[in-house]
Amino acid sequence: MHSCGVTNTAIDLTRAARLFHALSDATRLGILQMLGDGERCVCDLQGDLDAAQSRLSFHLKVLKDAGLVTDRKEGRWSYYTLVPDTLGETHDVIRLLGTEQSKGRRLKIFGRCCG
Amino acid sequence: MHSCGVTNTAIDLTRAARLFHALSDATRLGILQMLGDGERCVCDLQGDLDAAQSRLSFHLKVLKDAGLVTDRKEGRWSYYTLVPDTLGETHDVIRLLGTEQSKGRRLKIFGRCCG
DNA sequence: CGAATCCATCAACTTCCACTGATCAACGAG
DNA sequence: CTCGTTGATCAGTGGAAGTTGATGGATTCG
Repeated sequence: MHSCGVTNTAIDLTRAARLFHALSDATRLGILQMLGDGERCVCDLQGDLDAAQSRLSFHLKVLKDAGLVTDRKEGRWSYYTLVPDTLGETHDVIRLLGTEQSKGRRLKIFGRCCG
Repeated sequence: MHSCGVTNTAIDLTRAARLFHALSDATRLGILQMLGDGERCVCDLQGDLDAAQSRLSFHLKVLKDAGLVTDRKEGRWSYYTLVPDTLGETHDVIRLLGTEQSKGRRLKIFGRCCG
């Protein structure tokens, strides 16, 4: 399924890093928090987050590329929604990092592991 | 307690963003994963992650500044350890983001909220 | 149709990150 | 004391990321 040479149980650190990067901005976290209340159009977010339109559009794209939100067009509006699965995935990564779990699950991307 | 004007129950998005930034790099995630097995000195990490010394030192500092790891000196070695509480904090942020929880918990940093 | 609204995208600019190579301090061994 | 090792820090560099303002497409309304 996956294209990289990572074992099933290992965390895909590259993928995880991309997810965390999408979360590493207060504006984007603010967007996600608002979406926690349900679907929102960009103009709603604009008002509530007090952010310029192009700025918001930029951050929404980052979130969408990371798979954290999806959008839906209706008339001239774009409605954005959370993708719970991706948040769940992120959740899992942290849980795995925290516990003494990684024995025998080294990944390949760093070469020298699993030795 | 906190210096900012955020309510108790609200997520501190600025703080959260800083945490996620520290997690947004594959090398740093690799470090955390290794530390999941227990304390490590820098030279161990160097070998296992195949990273230059100054590069590793840089990333360890990022993790330390974020409160995700602590270090301890012994002789010429520096040993790094996970800080489970901080990982737990991160964990909580994601859980709060994912659920329909944020009602009435808007934060101040965006001005127009809580209105 | 023409005007207004919603939003994505673009160019230009600035700021921030990560990496490299070098230096330096601290410590231990011979 | 001298040398090798560990690891922090610094300066320089290239590239990525974020912001702003402007443009343009799509849609709706008068």
